[in-house]
Amino acid sequence: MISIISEKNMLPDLFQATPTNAMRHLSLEKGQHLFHQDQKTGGLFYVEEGYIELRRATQTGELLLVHNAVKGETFAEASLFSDFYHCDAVATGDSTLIEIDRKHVLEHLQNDPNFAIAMIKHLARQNQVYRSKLEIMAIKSAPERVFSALSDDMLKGDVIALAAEISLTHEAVYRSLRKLVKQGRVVQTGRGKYSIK
Amino acid sequence: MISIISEKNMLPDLFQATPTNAMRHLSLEKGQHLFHQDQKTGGLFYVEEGYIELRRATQTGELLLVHNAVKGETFAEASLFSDFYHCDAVATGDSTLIEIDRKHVLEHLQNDPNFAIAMIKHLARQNQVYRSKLEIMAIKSAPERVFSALSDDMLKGDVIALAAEISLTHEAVYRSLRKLVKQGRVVQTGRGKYSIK
DNA sequence: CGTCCGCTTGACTCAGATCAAACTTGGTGG
DNA sequence: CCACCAAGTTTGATCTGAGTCAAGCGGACG
Repeated sequence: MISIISEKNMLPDLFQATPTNAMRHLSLEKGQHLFHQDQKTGGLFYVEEGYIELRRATQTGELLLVHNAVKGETFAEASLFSDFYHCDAVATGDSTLIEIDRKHVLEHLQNDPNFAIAMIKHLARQNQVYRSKLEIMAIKSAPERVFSALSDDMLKGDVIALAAEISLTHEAVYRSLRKLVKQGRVVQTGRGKYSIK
Repeated sequence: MISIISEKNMLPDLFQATPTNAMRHLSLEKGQHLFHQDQKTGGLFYVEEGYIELRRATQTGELLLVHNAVKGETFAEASLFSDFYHCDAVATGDSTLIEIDRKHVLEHLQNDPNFAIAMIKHLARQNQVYRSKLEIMAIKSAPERVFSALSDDMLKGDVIALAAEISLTHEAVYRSLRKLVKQGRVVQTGRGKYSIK
């Protein structure tokens, strides 16, 4: 794989201007907890590298996966409005994060409308993406699901990564792609590379 | 089913104080368009009643379902930051909506930090819900998916409605429920009523 | 040059969709 | 008040398509 541009710090625009004293770099090894349910909230997080699973305990104590945050994502935004985390956060791989201080963010939101608006924009876009993904996940037929995912430009990396994202096996995805190509709705532009018509 | 409290206007808190001249009531019959892709943006919407499908045209002209907004939801928040809608919106059933004026919202966001913060809270919660639903949709086993949905308190109405929401047939959901009851992880509290342990 | 990993395809299995039907409940109208 | 109807709830039988297991291929990289 060719490393494209300087990966750098891809913290979303809206946090670029955050003063250093309101941010904290964190490294977690696989298995380490970032925070626990009912622990006092400290901030929201940006995933530089790795995977953080958010899990909530049900009444009966079973653990329920609430979210799996991956590289490039922010999470725990809702914790801004809560004094305690409502789920556990655990690194499922070695991870590096940036924590952005809760109090700082809340004050900044109060004092700088443009920051607030940037955050709204950020969240509204996230929302769109999630809604879109949900509709894709609601499609039962593997080929149609794959087609929709392609139309949504979700094949950026491996086919295997795509398969994981749309919750199909990679075999099912390959077969779907072959079928779509045969139908003429998709063209193969290279080994493991496909695009819509 | 007992009609609980006065249903009234359940517009989310954050829009309760919106002046009347910045809101507009709309009625759409099944099949009518609310807006078209590339049309100038007018505002965001709240669904009082009915269903609004958001559809985006792919390069090849196929229509892609982007979202299906239902009673009680707001949608097109992202259109605040865009001069043109990026998808079509069509009523798939007789619907009534409230449109909230875009310019008004943008100004209000600039002038009232608490309004902006309320909106961030609203969107952050939405986000949580979507992330949660995505994880539920990623579960392949029907019984486990149903169990997670129950744990997430998604069985508020019919079993049929739940089935639609988690993208299973109602038969599969009934069978899953039976299995979960037999396993002792779920108890049946009435006809079509179930709860966790 | 060999190993690793992603890609690709085949054979088989099984879980969930589909089709079908009985039953329960609530509401409606004669 | 009762017959009837509509909609949700259950359960059974069958079918199909995605999962699973297995194996060969091709490129990248040391």
